[in-house]
Order: sequence, then structure tokens, then C-alpha cells
Amino acid sequence: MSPDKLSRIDLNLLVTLQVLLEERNVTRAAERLFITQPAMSRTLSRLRDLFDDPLFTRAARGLIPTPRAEELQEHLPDLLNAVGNLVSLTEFDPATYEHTFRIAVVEQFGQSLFGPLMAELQKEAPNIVVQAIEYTEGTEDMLAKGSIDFAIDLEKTDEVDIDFLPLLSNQPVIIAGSKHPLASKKKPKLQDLLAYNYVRCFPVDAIKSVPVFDSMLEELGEQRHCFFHTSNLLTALQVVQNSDALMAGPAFILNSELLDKKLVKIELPKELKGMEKVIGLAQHRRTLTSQAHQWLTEKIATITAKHWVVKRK
DNA sequence: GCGTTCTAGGAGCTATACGC
DNA sequence: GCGTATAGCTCCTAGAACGC
Repeated sequence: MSPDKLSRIDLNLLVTLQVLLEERNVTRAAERLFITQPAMSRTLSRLRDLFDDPLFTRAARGLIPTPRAEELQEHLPDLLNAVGNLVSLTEFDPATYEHTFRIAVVEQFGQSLFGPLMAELQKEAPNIVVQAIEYTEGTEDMLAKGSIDFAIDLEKTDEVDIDFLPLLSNQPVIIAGSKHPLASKKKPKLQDLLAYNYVRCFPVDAIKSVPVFDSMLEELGEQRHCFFHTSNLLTALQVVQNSDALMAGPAFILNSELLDKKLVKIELPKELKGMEKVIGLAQHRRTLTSQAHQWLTEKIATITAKHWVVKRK
């Protein structure tokens, strides 16, 4: 049935039909619903128009349902219960809540987020499913259209319908192989860093988005040469480990177990120190009042505050 | 744009006719 | 006689029209 036809159906008609089917008597059905017998008779008339069926035939005592009415009687209780549940469903309970959340995230961040997040969800909200979507150029549009729920974003958008919750300030770190010439240099200069190739670990499709390190260099009128692009952190670290290339990433990447002794952190030159970018959680405004989204937002904020702090220097 | 008035339609009421 | 259907009425509400 089309939505316009559906909109013409008065839900009260179905409630009345249910009572009529139970009582099989117009007068008693009217008493149960606190209306007069003629009013109930008129409602029955409207029900007959709606279903294009007499629904009941008169008998010496009360009414006898037609086959169509008996058929409706099989479905009405479940239907009315479902409507009742829909209306009264106001309390969010993570233990029973069923939903699939889609979160767009740059993999470097996803590495440190989804492990602890899913561990908590498994315990507290076992019916919630999370789909991690790779951050791309179209992520903002997807957020606006509702095809994703959240995006771990590198900067606040100008889009008025997108809410941005700051999670942490991010100062990138430079990773290199342990035998890299800069590994032992205590105070490398900016030009020292720019003399080497870089591995760009960032979504390859996000052409217009600029990694934090690149935007910092832009502010200084500099740029780096990236000779390898990948969105896969493990692959990126493998390339760094087996070449003299450098890689810039968020500071909490130092917590990653993927960083073994074959990789070291390079000191940032003084020009880059103190230049930070805020990473935040973006979501469309229409989900701000959703208890489930609020709950997950708090979880993500708590986890990032706990796990995105650098433990390893 | 906002508030007031008018109007049409829906729903319930009483009284009463009709059917089983 | 009991229960249902209908007629005619009133009341309420939403939308349109109008004036400020």
C-alpha cells in the first residue's frame, strides 16, 4: 500500500476492529471504548468502507465475523502490539539494542580505536554491529545523507548540519627504521627531514584531504616528497622498516604493537613543535538526540582519551 | 509574519427506525 | 425484545482567508 493511502487510515479504526472482534457486539464494544452505540456503529461503517467488506453480519444476538474479519483477527493483535511497542520504545538499553553503526575513519586512528571499542561493545552491547568505513573524499556527503553515523575527522567542517566533538589535539610524530641516519641525530632540522622520501599513510581516495603533517608543512611554505601511498598502516610500516623513508603519523601510533624495535621515533625539528591539529568526532545533527548515538559518542570519547595518549616515547 | 475569523469536515450524541 | 443502523443535531479542529 502506498504511503498516501496508508496516511488515510485512522489507527483508532484498527483498535475498534480489535475490540469488535473480541466482543462481537456493537453495544459492548462501544461501552469498552467509552463511546455510544451509534458512534460505534458509525465506526464499523467506516471499517466496512476501508476493507471493502461487511466484516460482520447481524445475528439474533450480536455479530458474526466474515471470513475477511477472521483473517484480520489473526494479524491485528501482533500489529497493534508492534505499534504499541514502537510508541513506548523510549529507553535505550545497550544490552538489548540492535543496530549497525557505520564509522568512517582513517586507518591510523582505527588501529587504536576499534580494538578497545569492540572489546567494550562485546561486553555491554552484544547486539551492536560496527562497520569501519575507510575515510574517503565523500565521507562528508555520506554523513550528510545518513549512510554513515560518525566520522573520525581531522578538522572541523563548515557544514552547519555536521556536529564536531573535539577528541584530542594531534601533534604528528616521525617514524623511521632503527638504522636510519636521522635515528641517532638529537636535533634534526626541518631540511634534514625533507631530504628523505615519505610514506604517506592516508586514504588513497581522499585526494583533497590533507594529512596533518602536510598542512603543517604548508603553513611553513614547505612540502615533502611522498614516494609511497597506502591506507594500510602495516604495509606503511613495512616500507619504512625496509627503506630510508620516513613516515608521519599521529603521536599515539607509538602505542601500536606494530612498532617493534626495528622502528624508532625521530625528534621533531623546532619549527614543527607546538603545531597541533584537533581530531574530532563528526556526526550529523539529526543523530544528536539519539540515545544510542549519544552512548556510542561517550564510548568513543572515553576510549580515545584513554588510548590515544602516548605511553611510549 | 502573526493573530483573528470563517468554514468544512469529522466524530459523537440523542432519538428513532429497522432487523433478527 | 434486544441489538444494530440511520437521521439530524452539536461540538471540535484544521485549514483557508483576511486584516493589521
